[in-house]
Amino acid sequence: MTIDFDRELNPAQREAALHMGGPVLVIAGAGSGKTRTIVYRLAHLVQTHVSPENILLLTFTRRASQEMLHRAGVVLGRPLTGASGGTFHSFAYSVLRRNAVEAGYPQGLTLMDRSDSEDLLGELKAHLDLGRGDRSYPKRATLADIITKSRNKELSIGGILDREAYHLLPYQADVERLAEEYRKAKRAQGLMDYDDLLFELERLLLEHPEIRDQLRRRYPFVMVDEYQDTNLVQARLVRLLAGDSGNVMAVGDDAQSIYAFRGAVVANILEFPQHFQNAKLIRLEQNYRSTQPILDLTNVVLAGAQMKFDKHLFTERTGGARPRIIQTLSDQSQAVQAVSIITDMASRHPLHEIAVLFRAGYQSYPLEVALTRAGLPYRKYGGVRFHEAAHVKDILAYLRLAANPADMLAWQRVLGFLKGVGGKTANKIATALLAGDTASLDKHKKRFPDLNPLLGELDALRRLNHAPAAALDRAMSFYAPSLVTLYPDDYPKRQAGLEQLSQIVVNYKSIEDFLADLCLDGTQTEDDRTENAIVLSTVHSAKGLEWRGVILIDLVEDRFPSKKAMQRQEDMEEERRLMYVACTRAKDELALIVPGSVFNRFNNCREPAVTSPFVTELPDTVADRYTETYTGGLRRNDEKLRPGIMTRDDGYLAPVICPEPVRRPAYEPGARPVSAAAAPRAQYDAAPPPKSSMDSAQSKFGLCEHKIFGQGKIVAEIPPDKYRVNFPGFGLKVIVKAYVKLL
DNA sequence: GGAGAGGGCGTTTTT
DNA sequence: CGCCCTCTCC
Repeated sequence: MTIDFDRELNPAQREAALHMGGPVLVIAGAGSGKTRTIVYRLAHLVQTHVSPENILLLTFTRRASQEMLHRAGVVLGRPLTGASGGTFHSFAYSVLRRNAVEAGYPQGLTLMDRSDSEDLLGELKAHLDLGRGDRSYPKRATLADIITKSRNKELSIGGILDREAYHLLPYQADVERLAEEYRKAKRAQGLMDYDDLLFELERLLLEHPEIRDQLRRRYPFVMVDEYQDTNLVQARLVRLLAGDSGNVMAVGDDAQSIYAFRGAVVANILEFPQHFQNAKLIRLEQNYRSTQPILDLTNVVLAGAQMKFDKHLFTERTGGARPRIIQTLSDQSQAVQAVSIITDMASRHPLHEIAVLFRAGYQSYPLEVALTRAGLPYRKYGGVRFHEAAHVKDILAYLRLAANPADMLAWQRVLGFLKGVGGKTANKIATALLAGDTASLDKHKKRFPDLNPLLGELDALRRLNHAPAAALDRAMSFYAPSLVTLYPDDYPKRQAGLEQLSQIVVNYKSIEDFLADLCLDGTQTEDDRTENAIVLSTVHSAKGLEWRGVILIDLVEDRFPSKKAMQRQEDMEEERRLMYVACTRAKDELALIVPGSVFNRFNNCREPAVTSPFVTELPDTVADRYTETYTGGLRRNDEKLRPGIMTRDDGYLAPVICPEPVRRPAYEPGARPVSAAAAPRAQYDAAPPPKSSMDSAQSKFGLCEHKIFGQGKIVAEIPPDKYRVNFPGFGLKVIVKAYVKLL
């Protein structure tokens, strides 16, 4: 089958797709046919007699690479088999496993997911007797966070604490110690976390040039998607793999970099030309996804960024409605309004072409209730992962012990099912077992009659190492009684979930690979029944996807942008790019919902919410604004009457400190986004100056009164003109001094 | 050292 | 509210 590249691709896409050798960087704006370009390049390579075996396609999710390889097969008219595709992590795993001896893991290796890391750190913390009696001691999740950040950003623990958690600086020595113990424990137990995969692969390639060269010969064609989200070690891996020929195609969009928290450095994409000499640069700038009104809005979002994005996206889809901004009374009514917007959109698009996006997983809960009530099917991406559910981890612990007897985390879990056995005893039993201390093991067996049968069962599982389906089946039967005892409320549902596992396992030849894939494949198991369903997704999980109708919810301060990001300028920048990614997912329709109040679990009450700066700054020229009425309807805001979507008359300010408050000039639709220097960012906290002067010394730590929040206690002064005040029922607020009366 | 009861406290994002 | 940590009693 001949492929008509001239017809199928525009000139820039074609240049990328037909590129044969040498380094090339493809800057692909949102919706510019990036996937299509990669797909056609794959097809072109194979058509010009490059063996699929010689192609390595590294992507951000496994789903993305599968889809690209599949589509390339469709273009070619025959399946493209033999090409290697996957994430950096899954590629690293397969290389390390193939070279386990050289990598220093002759006994094999077990992958840890995030909760395993936290469990291990919790263990170590308890074992080292750290943090007892100290309520503010960093929790295991925090410890895991700091350690993985330190590795991904390749900064010291102190550096991370200094930058993003200075309140934990007193614990620096402890965290360093825990990080070291964590490293040793993993090593001793044949465990690897996500970060280890990348660093161990790098080490392997550096220490064994023959393996590196073998990989280079195997993969003369390397392609890396989402290059803006690679971190330092990933970029070094690309260089190690590319070798002197530097035959790499990197594809990405600096404006869509949203993984800095995971160590992604935009510098990788910006410095690609320095790392690979004579790199060709190709820009894809025509947007094929969105209508012009949607692009107008996304261009405003991007124009507000401090960093200069030299982009000029254009589209030929000139028609279409302007995006809507809808102010609802609360997050509860937001869910109801979202459902009615969905119902309306559903008259124009199939359900699976409609998505609701949000900043964090929990934000969809009220909507999920509303959708269920309305009888609308939905599918959620980016929530609790299938393999992290407790019952799944339970059953997998048996299999982990079949593959790796040194895995103490698995021992803890499995032995913990025995009545009267907790963490300490589990440790003792496992240690005795591994040390071959039959005497003390016999004592344990006497004390816990269920121990011996359990060990017998585990032995049986070990013999099934290369029959994972049979092993899983056995483990399930053995575990079934515990399932009922452990989860009396919902064990039938969990049992059904476990059934899905047995459908997955049939694709594997060894327990080890089965376990690794569950860890590496973030996707939940597919639920076929809800194929035509509305998609609910975090913005991060929505990366690379598109829908005809997109609804963004919870566009208020502390939610989107997230509370944690509002302290620092560069985090706010990433939130902005996230907002950009979210809005650019929409093809035909975009609705932004701003709840006027949100439920605060902490106080168990609803509190007023401030509209997200990303919405406040949008001029009326790019969106139509609506307000929810008390009777539940929507009223189009009249230009003259519109008081601004959320007035700041109460003086309530978000804790954002803007270095140089400058007003941005009015935006003209269609204008080319300009650099930050020319267009200063919108001022978030544009409040009138204090109207009266007050003696701050006297007011410190006293009581004050605010006309909305009532009486509160001043806990800090924020120079030059604000207080941090704790209002009962509302929590901590930053308030301009002029708006509170001292008591 | 385990099991169960009571209290503080805080929600990003993912391989 | 729910998780996690601590305390108490066995």
